[in-house]
Amino acid sequence: MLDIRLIRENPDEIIARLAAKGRDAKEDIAKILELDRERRSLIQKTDELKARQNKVSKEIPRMKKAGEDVSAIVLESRQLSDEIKDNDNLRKETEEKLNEVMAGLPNLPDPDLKPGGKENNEVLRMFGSPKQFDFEPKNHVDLCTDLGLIDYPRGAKLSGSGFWIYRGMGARLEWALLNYFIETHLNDGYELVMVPHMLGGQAGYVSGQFPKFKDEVYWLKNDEGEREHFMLPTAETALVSLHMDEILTEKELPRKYVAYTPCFRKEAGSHRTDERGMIRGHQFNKVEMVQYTRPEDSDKAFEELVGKAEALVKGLGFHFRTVKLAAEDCSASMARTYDIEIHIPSMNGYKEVSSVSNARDYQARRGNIRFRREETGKTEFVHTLNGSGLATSRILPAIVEQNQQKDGSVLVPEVLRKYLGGIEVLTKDMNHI
RNA sequence: GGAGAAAUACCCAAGUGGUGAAGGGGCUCCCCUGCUAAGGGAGUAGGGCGUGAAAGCGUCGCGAGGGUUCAAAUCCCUCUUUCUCCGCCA
Repeated sequence: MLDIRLIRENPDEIIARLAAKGRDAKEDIAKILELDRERRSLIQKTDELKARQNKVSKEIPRMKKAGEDVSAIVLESRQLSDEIKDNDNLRKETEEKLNEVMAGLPNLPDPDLKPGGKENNEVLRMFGSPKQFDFEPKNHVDLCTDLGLIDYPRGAKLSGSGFWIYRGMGARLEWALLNYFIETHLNDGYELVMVPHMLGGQAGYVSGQFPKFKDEVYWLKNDEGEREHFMLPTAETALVSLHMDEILTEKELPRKYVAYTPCFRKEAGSHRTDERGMIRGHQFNKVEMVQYTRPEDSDKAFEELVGKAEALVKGLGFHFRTVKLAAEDCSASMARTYDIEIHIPSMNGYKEVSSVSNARDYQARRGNIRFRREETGKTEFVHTLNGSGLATSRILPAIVEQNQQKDGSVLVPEVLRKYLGGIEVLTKDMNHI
């Protein structure tokens, strides 16, 4: 949600900045300005009526006590009451319309972003270089199947396409990754939270996934009149709504959270032939970092989150790159986003394993998340940031592909060994599925 | 899942239709006192919204949303959450 005052004061600037995100907002802004005027004039009128009504209301008991005739004043009060009700309904209607248009506007991209889409993304940093093999490397689907790490056929049997099963050493490797990530975050002072995997609709609104992306999540079919639930598409949805409708103290900022959850996504129509295996599924594992900060601290926090995501990938010994997304490639809620992309040899390309974003006050406005500034005693909206740290289901294919050896075995990255009872190499004879 | 009770400020809590939502604790300030404790006094209902340069003024506000009424913390309905008992259960 954008600040209505900003729109009121600089409508042209807002239109220009949203244009960088590929959004022509001229009509919406015009509509907002009109509804906003209408709303304020209705409020003014209604408040005057209410003031009059309050005055009259106080007269009645006084007159009654004095034994005066109250029929005339009661009649006036009744008329005022009707008029107020009509005005209030009109105001409510106007506010709903206004909110609908406002909620549909994406966040403003930071001014330093290049306008346009993916083609304007900018590689900021590269670490390492693509692995060279002196043998014909296998792809991760074959490796995972041959080593018995992942059971694709039975995943499909249980739940259909887009689902798989981690088995034996595969499950332990995935678990080791989660442990490595979480332990690192704990050392960095983040609070570990375990959140519900089913969320009520409001949470999706705060993070900005709704109303636009309502079709991309799984909704549970509840009985008539029951609260609606959806399966969370990322822990961000839960973590960003954690402090909905709260006023935090300035002292307790920044808040730093980390959560592991499976993530559930429909991914309708987004299947590509090169995204085999676990590159894109309906359920994948991810550790998510979220920070709530004062406005002036969010740039620093953003760099911290990017640095943390990079450090995790570096710790695994991988070649990767950090990409600054162009305005249009950032999601609707975000002012800026950097992606960490890891090299997957069989795809001859890079796949996102982390996406770090600064929403500034966009989500905080939607969720009414504020803090009280000590100096002024006033409340302000916080800034929210989030970043994957990391998506394990994209890391595991990279591990097996980048660390494969000529004999088909896979080296376990050093940092993970302590979570795997010291095992250094994954070989065929460890698992039979 | 069934039955019952409750929700008022930072905390406890009074308030069953009528002008400003009691009181206490805590907190802040002041006084008294070598210091501390104790004591005395004052302040302390949030957060929006509208208007205004600001001070201010107006409005909303007693879990949420509706309704009845000239008037609702108070009466009625729906919902949410919490507690107690029963059932079920990892």
